[in-house]
Formats: sequence, structure tokens, C-alpha cells
Amino acid sequence: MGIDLNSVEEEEEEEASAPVGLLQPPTVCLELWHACAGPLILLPKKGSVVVYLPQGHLEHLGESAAAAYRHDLPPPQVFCRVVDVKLHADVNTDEVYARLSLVAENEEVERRLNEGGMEGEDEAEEAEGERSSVMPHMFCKTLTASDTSTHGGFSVPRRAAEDCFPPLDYVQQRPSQELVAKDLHGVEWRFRHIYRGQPRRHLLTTGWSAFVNKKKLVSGDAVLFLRGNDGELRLGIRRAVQLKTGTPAGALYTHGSNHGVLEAISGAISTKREFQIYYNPRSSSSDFVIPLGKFTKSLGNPLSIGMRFKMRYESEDSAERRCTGMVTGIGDVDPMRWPSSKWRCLLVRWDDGLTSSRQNRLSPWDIEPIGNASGSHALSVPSSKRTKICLHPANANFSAPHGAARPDLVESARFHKVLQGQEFTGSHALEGITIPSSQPSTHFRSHHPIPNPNTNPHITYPCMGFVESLRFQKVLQGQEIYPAAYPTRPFHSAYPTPTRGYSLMMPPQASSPSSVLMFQPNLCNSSGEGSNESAETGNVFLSGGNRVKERPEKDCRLFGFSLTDRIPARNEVVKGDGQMDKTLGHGCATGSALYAICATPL
Amino acid sequence: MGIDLNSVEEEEEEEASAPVGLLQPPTVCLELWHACAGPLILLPKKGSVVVYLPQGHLEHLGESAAAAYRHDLPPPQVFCRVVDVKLHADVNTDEVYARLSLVAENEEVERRLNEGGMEGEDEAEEAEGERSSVMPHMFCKTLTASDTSTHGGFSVPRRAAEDCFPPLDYVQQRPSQELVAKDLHGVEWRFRHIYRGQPRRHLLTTGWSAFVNKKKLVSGDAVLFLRGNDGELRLGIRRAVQLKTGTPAGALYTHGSNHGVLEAISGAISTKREFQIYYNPRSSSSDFVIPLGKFTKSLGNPLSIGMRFKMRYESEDSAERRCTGMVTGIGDVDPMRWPSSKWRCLLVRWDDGLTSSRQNRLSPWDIEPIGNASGSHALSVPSSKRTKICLHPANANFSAPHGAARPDLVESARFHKVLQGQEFTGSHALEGITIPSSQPSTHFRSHHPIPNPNTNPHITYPCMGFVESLRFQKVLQGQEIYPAAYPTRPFHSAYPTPTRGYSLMMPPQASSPSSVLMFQPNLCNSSGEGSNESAETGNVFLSGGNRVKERPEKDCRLFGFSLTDRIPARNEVVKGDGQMDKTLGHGCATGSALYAICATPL
DNA sequence: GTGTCGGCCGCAAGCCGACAA
DNA sequence: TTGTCGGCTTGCGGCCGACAC
Repeated sequence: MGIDLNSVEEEEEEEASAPVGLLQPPTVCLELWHACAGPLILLPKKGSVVVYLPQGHLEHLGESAAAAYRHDLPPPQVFCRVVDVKLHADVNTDEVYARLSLVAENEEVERRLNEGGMEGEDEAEEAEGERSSVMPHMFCKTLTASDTSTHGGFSVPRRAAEDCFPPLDYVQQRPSQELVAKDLHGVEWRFRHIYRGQPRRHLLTTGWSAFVNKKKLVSGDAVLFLRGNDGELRLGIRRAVQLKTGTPAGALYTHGSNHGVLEAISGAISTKREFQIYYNPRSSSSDFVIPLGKFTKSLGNPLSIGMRFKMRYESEDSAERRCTGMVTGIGDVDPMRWPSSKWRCLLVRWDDGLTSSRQNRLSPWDIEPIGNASGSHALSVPSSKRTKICLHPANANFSAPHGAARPDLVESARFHKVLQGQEFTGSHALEGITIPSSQPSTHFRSHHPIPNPNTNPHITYPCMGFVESLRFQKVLQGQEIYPAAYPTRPFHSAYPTPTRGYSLMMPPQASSPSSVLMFQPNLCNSSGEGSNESAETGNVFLSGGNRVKERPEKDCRLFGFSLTDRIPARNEVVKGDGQMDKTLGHGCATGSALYAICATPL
Repeated sequence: MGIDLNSVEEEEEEEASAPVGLLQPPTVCLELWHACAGPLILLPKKGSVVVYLPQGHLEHLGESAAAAYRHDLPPPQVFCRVVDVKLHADVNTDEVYARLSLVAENEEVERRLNEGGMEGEDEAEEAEGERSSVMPHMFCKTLTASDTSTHGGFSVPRRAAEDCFPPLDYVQQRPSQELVAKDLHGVEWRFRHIYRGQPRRHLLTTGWSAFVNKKKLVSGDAVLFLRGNDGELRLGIRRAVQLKTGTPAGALYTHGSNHGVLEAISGAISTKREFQIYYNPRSSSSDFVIPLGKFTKSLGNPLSIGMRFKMRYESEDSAERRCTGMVTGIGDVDPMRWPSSKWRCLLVRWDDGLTSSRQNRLSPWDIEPIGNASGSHALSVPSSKRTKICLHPANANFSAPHGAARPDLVESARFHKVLQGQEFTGSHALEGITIPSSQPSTHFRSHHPIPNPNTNPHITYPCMGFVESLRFQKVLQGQEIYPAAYPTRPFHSAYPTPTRGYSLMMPPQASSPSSVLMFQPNLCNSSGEGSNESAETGNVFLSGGNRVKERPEKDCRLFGFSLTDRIPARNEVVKGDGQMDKTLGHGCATGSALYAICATPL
């Protein structure tokens, strides 16, 4: 089993007797926690090794956590030992969350990975089979309008009532009983359970509306009943995934202000001190604490544009489903603050076309590749099958001493090449422009020269050398890119018709190296499809908050672009405003990314 | 007027248009804020100089803010410039609070004080007369059971309705109108105001219960209506002072975790950076940010045991009252962490005997001396009438360089003598025991020799010289005083009959210098009065968490003691266990202090 | 002058089976 | 099998003057 049940319960008692002044919320029932968290949640095991992704953590916290561009941000991924796992539930919302206590162990893990000595750690995550076998009788029902209306009670599905509730005396005319169920906080709720109506059905009447009101349940939310092996009834809720209104109030008020959280964690990482992560499994679509095995395995899989994959997800009726899609882009989400991060580095298109409802940026460990990579035009980037991990040493904590050629980094150097190929280092050129004094990627270019795209057909969008980047700088200045004061907060001004009059076409196959700039449309209006207004209503920004203000100079052209669900084929020519506008208005959900392929013509 | 009304309102608008991401709560209406805060609140003026008392701040935060004994705690009092004042109201509870932005200006203020150049700054606090003249028509009513019952509406006092509400057409049978009032957050509340019944009276009916429910008002809380000069109606609430349940949830969840707040402020003080203080005027019985003038004036008053004083307080019907009392003890509350702090250094007894309901420890600026100091046995400690302030340099930030005799500190040196006389440096001797390596007071003793008590009859409990303090150290060791690991958290073990068998008597008048140790009974059981159990149930600690474990050696005796509401007269002899136990069980409320007067016999 | 109560009214909470998807 | 509805009852929210302190 993943988590030692006894140890958790011991800690529960321990905290219960601790002084009140500590203000530690009590830990909650393990099974109920997992039932509320959903079937897909894999919680790291105490004592195991995980990969912590600060970028995902920041997204989880709601971005408000990072004030500005800080040089003391943590590296994009950190190997950590899980010192402690505590399960909690929000007092106000009943949302389940976990507190993970982590200690950075970068060097140790990296060394053992290189020595191949981390095989035993692959069992860090819970085996789901074991957990489901332990999971007792339970059911989960999404509430209907009738269930939440003040007009009546709760209609219990027949199977569920027979499975979880004590049996009724069906001889009687209208058999009934009182049910007592404890919620996540141990609070008892009493319901009148009656079997009546024509045809007969199970209902919860008296007591039900009080529960609905207190928990502020609405139709679409789900309740779950769980009968423990001791016969005790437990009761949890899973709220419907609602549109996030600005900042997540729960995380904010429960754990205090997020302001400076990441700075504090950064300090704890660099000094190997223990730090705590509050993780709300239902508010994030992608995990930012990954079991080591899952992480290394995902990086071992080859990633390529056009690659097909499947992913597990939780359907609306809380069942585990699978869906499939295709990778349509690979690149950094935030090359300014976290260059070479794997976090959501994949742009995907879903087969069922549910673009808006589902996340379109995934991390490699979110997906499982499907055998037949439909790669006629796919541009695959292979990786060593049994990669020994060494992270991109953009941060001093991870890097070897400058100029020192360590023999054990030969393999990792090759890995760097691959990663850079995946990451479209055009963004590095961007960094060189906005922050000319700091050129983090220069060092690595000099140490590991970029492979020639012609000799390495896998790399589709080859990197520019430093000289080319200087020339590119001139191009961008022609575009009047203004660095924002706070790169994390994009402008909110109206967009001055960015693409109108641009000649959009793909570069000829023999053209010189092109580059990829990532844009982030911040406000999209799907109603503007096909009209000229689509470009006005959707603001387009350079990643990091820089705004393209006007058309490029004549010596630069946008040769292509790619939206969330559409990447042009290599030879495809995309031309004119209309189509660009249409595409902008069409598939562009808030937060999705636009890849524009720019290059100077030969 | 104390606060520039215009500037506050400008800032309000400024913040309203600021991006939401900043998460700054909006500032609130100045008059309404003051109405809710109560008549006694004097808020420092922007730009003025104040004295900040970290010890009081810590108490305000609920003690949970300080983890352990830290050497980087701020000094006990810090001169600060008020950079900004913002008025807020808690979104959930409507509690008013202020955010003060302070910058430490110790040296500057100290210098100007010594030069006598701070006269102009005495107007730093608001003149209350001006404010009350500006204060518009308002009334405040404590809610009755009928007011808060679902059965009916709100009974408006006749004067109040005529004063604040628009006039009704009394010709009609049952004249009524709709009132619209804005609360602290600008939210509008609508009430039906009707004049009916036999005899006629003003009532708020429709809309009232919604307000009561939303604000979670209970009988005992107070509502206040305020009619602005523009005729606009405003509405505030003052909740009844309830028993604090552990930590103040409001401060904790509104401003994030308090953990480490003081450490951060300490850093800001030492580096002269701006820092913010959140101040909830209704949750603290004593201010920890004092206008400079009030502070210096209070230290200019002579303080003595037996001195009578008066103090303003807010009665239950929110009116301003005065009560009188007598000083029964003077000494440090926490000599371990904040030696020589003025915070709550006065132990008082109230004339009306309301020991339990009212704070029995006050700071000098809380009280106003009454002319006739009933000083037959009063032991007054005079101070220079026009004192130039220089603080006790226990902290390096305040102290002059060692060995450097600065001419401008001559006057301040004299002030030190006075302060030391007030502070019963017996606590310094304590420090010398628990932390032998740090003897903060030694430096000043050597520089400014303690005056002979015989030549200075004003000093009742004269300070010991360093040699005497060493001898005293031996005495205390004989008592087996064990320094606690965490002085902020007292032991909770049973009390091992501390006074049993002690001979308690006052020293003869001609005896050698005695000293005062302060004890803090932590758990008191008033039911044990007169029985032998009283000593067992009430734990007694040395202030700072040190515990007296056993009887003193025969060369030391407890010559007297004083409880919260009782200090023995100079010649009074208090003897035996029984009486000690009885007194312990009698007047000893949790948190009150026991002064035991110890000395070695001649 | 105002706190509390009984009387009274009306609405909506909430229990029921009918009916249909 | 179960979601929604109309019918029906009931409890309480809430407006009123009576009465008393």
C-alpha cells in the first residue's frame, strides 16, 4: 500500500493532543481523503523521492505568489525526499489537500541516477491496484437539481443504498432508519433514510437539506458515502470544477498569503532545509510533485510533434476515463523565468475536439504514448532510451563548476542537446534582447555547440548561434517589442491589429534557420470568429509580457504560426490577415499559446 | 484634524482603480472607521513620530508569532516615522483595523529629543476635540434580544431616529420610509423605517433580519448609524468583547501567518526599511504604537507604588468613562526577552474591584496620575520634569559605542538612573544567571554608578551594584532556578508546593537592599481558596519561564510578596504557608503576577 | 421610552406519490 | 431505475399592538 495507514492515524492522535496554539489542522481519514481526491490521485509515499516543479507550484498557487522577476527563483525541477505526508481537508470548503514536507536532495539523487542506483525508488508512488482493493464500499453521486432543491430530499441510487447503508425491513409499508455519517472533519450528520414512493426508491429526507445548506452544495457537486469495515458511515464531497474566480480563495486564506512563498522555498532548497508544499489535487489539472520513477520514465519516452498519446482523466460522473490526442508543439511555457522547464512543455490537440474544456498544455509525465506514431509529417525528437538524468544547469545549484569538464557529465551533455532541440531556443535569443546583461544560454552554447540541423534531421526548429541571435535582435527591435516592467503581468490594453497586413507563409525548406516565438493570447473572444474584430478583442503577447506593438520591418517576416490546436505542416503556406484573424478567434482559449515562426529571409 | 481626510480618500480611489492582483483591501470611510473603533482610539498621524513597542505587538498578535527566544528580537521600544496610515475593515467580520507603515528613526529622534527639538512633534496625535466636532450625527445601540430575534425588527431609540434618519411625515397614521445605509465596505443595506405601535416608536422592520443574519450579529453586539454631512447614511458594527478563543482568527487569517512577523520587522528596523503594522484597535486593551508626545509625557510623570491614577475606558454602552486605581507594582513583564521594557510595567488595582474583567497590567502611557498621591507609604520614584529621552541601550542599535563618552549623552545618562530605579534591576541579576555570557546592564552600571539609596530617598528598591548582583546570583542558584528551554512557553507541570515552610516577612526598614522578583502564576484555581491544594493547583513561575523548584537556602528568604490586587505595606509581616496559599488561591487570575520580595538578611 | 410577548398571516421548506424518461 | 413535478402540511419568519418596566 502506498501510505502506511497506521502512521497516519498515529499522527492524527498525536496532533489531537498537541496544544491548541499550534493551529495545525487535524489530519483526516485516509480512505475518505482518497475517495474525495478522486481515482487518479497518486500521492507520493513518505520517504520516497519526488521531482518538485516550482513552476507548476506557482500555477497551483495562482500566479499571485510571484511578485516579479526574481533571480532567486528555484530551478525548474528539484529532486526531493518526501519527509512527511499529511492529509487535510479545508475547514470551510471540505476540499481535500495534502501537506508534503520535502527536502531537496539534488546531488545525491543525480549521482545515484547516474550510477543507476535508483531502481528501487521506482515504487515510490502508490500501486493503484492495492489501494482500490483496500477501498471499502462506497458510492459517489453527482447531485441533480432535485437533490439540491429545497423542495425535496436526496434520491439514493438503488445499488448504492444496498451497498453502503444498513439493510431496511422491506416487509414494512415504508421502512426507514436514521443514518449517521461523519464528514472529513469528523462532524456527524444525521439523515432519515426511507424507502417509499411508487415505484419504490431510496430517499434521504430529514437532515438532507441542512447538509446541503451547510456545505453550500449545488447541483453538479458530488457527494460520496463510504462504509468502513467497521460499518461506520463516512461522508465526503467533491465539488464540481468551477471557473476559477481570480485567485483561489481556499489556498490563499488557508495557508496565509502566497506572497513570497516561492522565495522562501527557494531558500529552503538551496540550504537543504525542509519545506512544506500544500497540494490540492482537485484544483490542479497537472501535478507539480511527481514520483521520481514517473518522471524519469516520461523523459525516457521519445517526444515528437505529431506524436499520439492517451491520458487518463476523471469524467463528470467521477469515473476514470481515457482520452487520446496528438502533440502539436513542444516548447517552454515561460522561457524568461524557467528556461528548459518540462512543465507543460507539450502543446496538444484532443481527438474529441473538446478544446475549451480540457487543458491543452501538458507535461511529459501526464501522457502515455500510443504505439503508432502517425508520423508522416511528424518531426520526432528522439531521446536516449535509458537516459541518465542531469538537469539543465541554468541554476548554479545544479550546474557543474564553470569550465570544469567532469567526465560523468558526458552523457548529460548529450541530454542537453536533446532538450535544447525540444525547446526552441529562439526564446533564449529573446532573453538576450530584453536582458542584455544576462545571457544564461550562452555558456551552454559554447560548451555544447548546437548540432547542425542538416546532420540531425530530428531537430525541426534548430537553434540559432549567438551571432544570428544578434541579427535577430535587430529584427525584434524593428517590431518594437517593449519589455514590460513586470514580465509576469501582461498588459491589458487593446491589441492594435497585430497581424493585419502581415504576409504569413512558411519558410522554404532550404531557408536559413528560423525561430519560434511564443505568444500568449490573454483575452480571447470566440464570438468574433470570422469577423475582423477577432484580432482586436484578442490580445496577443510575447511570452513574458512583451508586446508586439507593430508590424515587423520589411527585412523580417512572420513565416508561419501555430495555434493551440493547429500547427501548420512544414510546407503549408498560411497567408493573409483574414485567416490569421479567423484562427485567432477560433481555437484560441484564454491562456493558450500562439507559436509564430519568424525568420529573416535569406 | 488628526488625519488629512482628503489624502485618505484620494488613496481610496487610487486603490480602487489599481489592478485586482494586488489584493489590497480598499480603505474605508474615515468617520465610519473611527466610529467603529470607538471614542478612545487615537491613531497616529501620517508623517508623525511614534514609539513602537514590539512586545505589545507580539501580545496583539497572540504570542504565536514568536517561535522561540531569538537574539534578533527588536529592542523594547523603537522610534518610528509614520510613513503611511491606511484604514481597513475585515471583509468577514467588519472589524476595523489600520495598517501603519513605519520606518525606524532611532538616532534622529533621539538626537532631536536631546536637543529639545521635538516640541513640534507633540501634535502628532489627533486632537480629540477636533475630531468629535467633525464627527457627524451618529448613534450606537447595543442590540437587545428582541433586536436580534427572528421574531421582530430593530427598535430605534427615539433620539437616534430623529437625529440621524430623515424626518417622517408624522401626520400619517403609520409613517414609514426606506432607509439606505452603506456599511464599511460600501455595501448598501435597505431597511423599512416605520413609526408605529402604542406608544409610538421607531422601528426598522423589513431588511433588518437579513442584515443581522449576514453580519452574524448577536445580542450584545452594537450597531451604529452615522449620517454624513451629505446626508448619506452609513452603518457600522462593534462586536461585543468576547472571550478570546486562543489566537485571534481575524488577524491570523487576514494577514497570513504571524509566524516570524517579528523577526521580519526586526530586520526592517535594523536596516531602516519600511515595515507594516496591522493594528486592530478593539482587540487590544493597550496600544503598542504610541505618539511620541504621549510617550515622553508619560515617562516624565513620576511613577511610584501606591500612586493613584485614572484611566479612560469604553463602557459597555460604548460611552467614554473614567475609572481610577492604584499602582501596586512596577517591573518588567518579560525581563528575559525585553529587559527594561515599559510595556505593561505597571501592576495596578482598580478601585471598583473589577479585577477579573479589566486588565491589571498597564503601561505608563495608559494612565493619568491623580493629584493627591496617597503616599504615606507610597514609595515614589521621581523623574526629571522635562526629560530628554534616551532609551536603555540593551540593544546595539540604541547604544553608544562602548567606552566612548559622548557629551550629548550626559543628560541621558541621568535618565538611565531613573529608569533603572523604576525597573528593579533584580531582573538583570536573573539574566546574569541564565545567560551568563550576556550582561547587557553591566556596561551602564560601570558607566553610571548606582546612587546610594540612603542619599536618594525616592528610590524604594534600589539597584544592586554588580558585586551584590553576584551574591544574589548565588542565592538564586540556591533556589534551583532552572532556565526553561523556551522561555516564552512556561512549564505545565504541577507546582511542587513552592511556598510551604517559607518564612514570609518584610525586611526591617533598615535592612540591606532587597530586590523584587516577578513570578507569573500560570494556572490558578480560585476554588482552592483556603485549602492546601491552592498551592498545588496554581503553578508559579519566574517571569520568563523559570521555575522556582524548591525552597531557598537558609541564607535567603522571601521577605514579602505581592499579588495582583495586594501589595503588603512596608512594615507588614506576611508569614507562613497558609496565608501565602490562601492569597495564591484568592486573587490570582490567570496571567496575573506575583511579586515576591527577596533579600539576603544582613 | 423601549424591551418582550402573544396574535396573526403568509411563505417556503419539505414530505408525499404521480408520472415519465 | 430515478429525475421532476403538483399537492399538501407545517413551521417559522416577520409585522402588529398590548403590556410592563
